[in-house]
Amino acid sequence: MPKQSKTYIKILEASLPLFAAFGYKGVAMRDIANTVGITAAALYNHFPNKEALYFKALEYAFDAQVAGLAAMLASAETPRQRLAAFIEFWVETFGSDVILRALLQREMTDGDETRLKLLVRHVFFPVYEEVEEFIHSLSPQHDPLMLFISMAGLVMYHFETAPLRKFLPDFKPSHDEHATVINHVTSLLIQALSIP
Amino acid sequence: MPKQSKTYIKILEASLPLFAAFGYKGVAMRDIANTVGITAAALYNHFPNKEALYFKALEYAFDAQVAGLAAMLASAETPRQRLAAFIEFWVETFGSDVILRALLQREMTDGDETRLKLLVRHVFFPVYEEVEEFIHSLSPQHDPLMLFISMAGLVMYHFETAPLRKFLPDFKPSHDEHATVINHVTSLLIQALSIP
DNA sequence: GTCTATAAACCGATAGAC
DNA sequence: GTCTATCGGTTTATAGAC
Repeated sequence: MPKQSKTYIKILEASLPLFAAFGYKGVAMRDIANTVGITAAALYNHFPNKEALYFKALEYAFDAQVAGLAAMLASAETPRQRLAAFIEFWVETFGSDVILRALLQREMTDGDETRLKLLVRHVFFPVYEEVEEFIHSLSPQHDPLMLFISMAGLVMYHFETAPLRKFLPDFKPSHDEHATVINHVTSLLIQALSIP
Repeated sequence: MPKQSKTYIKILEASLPLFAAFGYKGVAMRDIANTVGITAAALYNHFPNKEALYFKALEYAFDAQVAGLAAMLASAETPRQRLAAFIEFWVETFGSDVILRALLQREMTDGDETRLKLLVRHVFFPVYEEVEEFIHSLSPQHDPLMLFISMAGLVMYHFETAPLRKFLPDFKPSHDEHATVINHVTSLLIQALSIP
């Protein structure tokens, strides 16, 4: 059971779109094997069982997904620019990667403790750590964690409701564009937090 | 295949907590049957197959869940009171019913067109219809649908992140209380929309 | 309407040859 | 490290007696 062979990575990368689209129980080991181009039995030379494969795939997907944030925040000078940079980062990161977003959503509804901790360690904590000080500085009167969740939800819910929004009145195709979300959320927060 | 017998309803009500907790593929017909107190074969006298059972269960769960909103909005006099009433309704409706919330979340990640339309028809559209005018009146400069999604996400993400929030710094148990969410979100929106 | 029995398909995982 | 073959278990769904 090697840890970093070529096929090992190929298996992870092949399984991620499947798990994102159909969920853990919705994907058979045969499906992953077929996508890679091997048989299901061969998978067990790389992973002891399905659950371990899934966990390693999640780890692989969530890893180093937050790399750009620190630089983006550092290059911003005013509080308003830092806020805009943060929102833009959040929208671009999760808006452009449907697989990452689907996995995130599935894990959040599933509620497995071990995998939730993975989610926190790889996604939420690194981001929160980066913006905590900044959040507190621009709005000391708000609870920092609650404000962080509010900012995240403000962005994420536009993506989560994207598949059903088109059935609602007043829908416009521009609602799906990143720039629209960024502008809407940023202007809302600038007002809400009275940022000069 | 009768449509409204006693056991028909019992089956729906027994299946909902299971589907909410384990998802469609995570629940076997045997599981539902055992909870009701019959055998799996007997289920097929009430539903043609598993998928139909699931759809009828969803319909049953989402039905008439929005009844109280109109009255709450009508009893509020000032815009600020109406906003508070709306947020309170949203928090109480989805905060007190874990099953409804889980089903909603699962359907939003799953993305099946037919069931998404059910979600819109039973939940999002009735609520949006009720608040659309009110939203537009208190903030004409914002896109009404985007603002609606923002308000919904502002509330819902506090629930969606509840299972993982406790692993983040600055967490306090009070973050899980309805009153905390209501106050936080309402005050944020009052500022954001410059409501007198 | 519910039961027992069972069909038919699918699933995760293993054994053993190469 | 991958293959073929297969085991044991579970699943949806049906047939037929009561």
